[in-house]
Amino acid sequence: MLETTDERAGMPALSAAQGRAATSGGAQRRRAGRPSAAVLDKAGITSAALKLVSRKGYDGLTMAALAKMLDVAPSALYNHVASKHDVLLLVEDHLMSLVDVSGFGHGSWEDAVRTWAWSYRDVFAEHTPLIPVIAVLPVTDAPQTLAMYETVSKGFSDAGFPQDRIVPSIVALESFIFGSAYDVTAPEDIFDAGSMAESTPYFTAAVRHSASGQEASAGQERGRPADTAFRLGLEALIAGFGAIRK
Amino acid sequence: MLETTDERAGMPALSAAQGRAATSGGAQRRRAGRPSAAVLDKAGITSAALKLVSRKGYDGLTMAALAKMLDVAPSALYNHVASKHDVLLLVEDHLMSLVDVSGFGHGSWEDAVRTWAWSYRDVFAEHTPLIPVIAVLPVTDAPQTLAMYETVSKGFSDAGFPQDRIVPSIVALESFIFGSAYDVTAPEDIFDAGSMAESTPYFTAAVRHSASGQEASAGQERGRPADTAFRLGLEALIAGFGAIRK
DNA sequence: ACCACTAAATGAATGGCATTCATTTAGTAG
DNA sequence: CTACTAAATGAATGCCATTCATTTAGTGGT
Repeated sequence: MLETTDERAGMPALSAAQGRAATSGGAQRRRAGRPSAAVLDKAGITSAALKLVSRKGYDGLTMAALAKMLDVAPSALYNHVASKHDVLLLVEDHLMSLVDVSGFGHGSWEDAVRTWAWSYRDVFAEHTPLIPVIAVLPVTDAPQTLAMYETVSKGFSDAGFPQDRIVPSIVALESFIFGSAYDVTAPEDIFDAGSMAESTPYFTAAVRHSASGQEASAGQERGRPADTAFRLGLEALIAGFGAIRK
Repeated sequence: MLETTDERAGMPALSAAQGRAATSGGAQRRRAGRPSAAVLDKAGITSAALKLVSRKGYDGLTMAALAKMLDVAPSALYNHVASKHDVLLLVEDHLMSLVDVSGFGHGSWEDAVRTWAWSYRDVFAEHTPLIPVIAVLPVTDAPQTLAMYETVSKGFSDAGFPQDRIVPSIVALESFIFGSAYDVTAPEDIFDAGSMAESTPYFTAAVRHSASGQEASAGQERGRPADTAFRLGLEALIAGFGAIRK
């Protein structure tokens, strides 16, 4: 996933051997003014942000921390992105390229949707803080995202979907996927009613039975409660939408 | 929805006539030390937060702004809530009481789910910043939320759902609802591919056709694109889950 | 009636955050 | 050679949640 082991997180190859910086871990203090070779670019910022997130989570993704990882002053970042939101967009678009759309074109529409939806959910379950960003993101600014939509749209079209149902169907699936990504991160005991359990008998019983329903799949591949709910909803959507095709 | 017109946002009735504060809009500076009658309580904080959000949005919901609206110092809030996150939980639980579960108990399960799901989505479409909070919230701390789950669980149980399918079905529906709530807030032109349109022919065509599909419902009640996608997904889930019942 | 304790307010920090701006230096187009 | 622009530094700025010492008021026990 991340290929570089360079401390400075995947930058243009040149800068490592530069006059000052990074002679041996020590960050020799670059003097002010434009450096001979550019230190930053969007790709480098993106990969540093990704590395930072995987190490420290989204709370750790601050402009200051990002700058430190790239060995620049925080203000230098603003020569390449307009805001922190911009950084999140870069990360988001990169993640979209990790979503598996390979099923479209081989095999059935149903299987292609399954592959796509599960991988989409899995990717963003690790990046839930991006969901509010994506869900409202104009695709114009996000080439990878656009590429994904193109592949999926073609898949739906080839499967015989009426043209005017393609976008609403994809949107509905995506909505379900985003919501389900959150669900993956929920604590195990999220449905523990605690002291109120006696006043909620139906709910408490349902929670208890869902736990026993889970036991069958203990230690299985997609066996967590969040997986069970996702599978259930996804199959219902696939069945429902499949019926739309002519 | 909000009943009070008092500037100080729905507090215990007493304090308005108190010695110092609020003689005429002017906030006379309360002196330090514990006041004779308590100024703050959770209900008051909740309703002030709600009012603030409806006036200024979630960006405007800061501890300082909340304190100002309640005419106290920011630090006073921490005698009643442990953190800002706590305030969000108070708001969230209040909103849950606005979700319409009245359909469960009268009429068909399908109609009850429709009423519930649409109102649930509508409520949180206005409060999307709470979604990351809710989705991961242990129900223990949220009595209204728990009450909603109890009613819905009973509805599913009475409709003949197998006990071990109730929770996963509700979770799947909720996931779809949360994702769809974001969708409501998306900009109209979210799918405008802009300059890349030529390289994404299938997607561009699908977007164009979905727009014409919309024209039929122009000016209708639930006629926005987000409504179309929501209806499509919801009906698929209802149909799929309905088949589970014995 | 007194005393210790707790509850609830103020007001003054604290530290972290994104962002801006003046300044410096280095390439680049005419 | 000379503007101009690009890309870095470093020093603010202002906002934010949160903490802490302090003050005052009620409360339960003797």
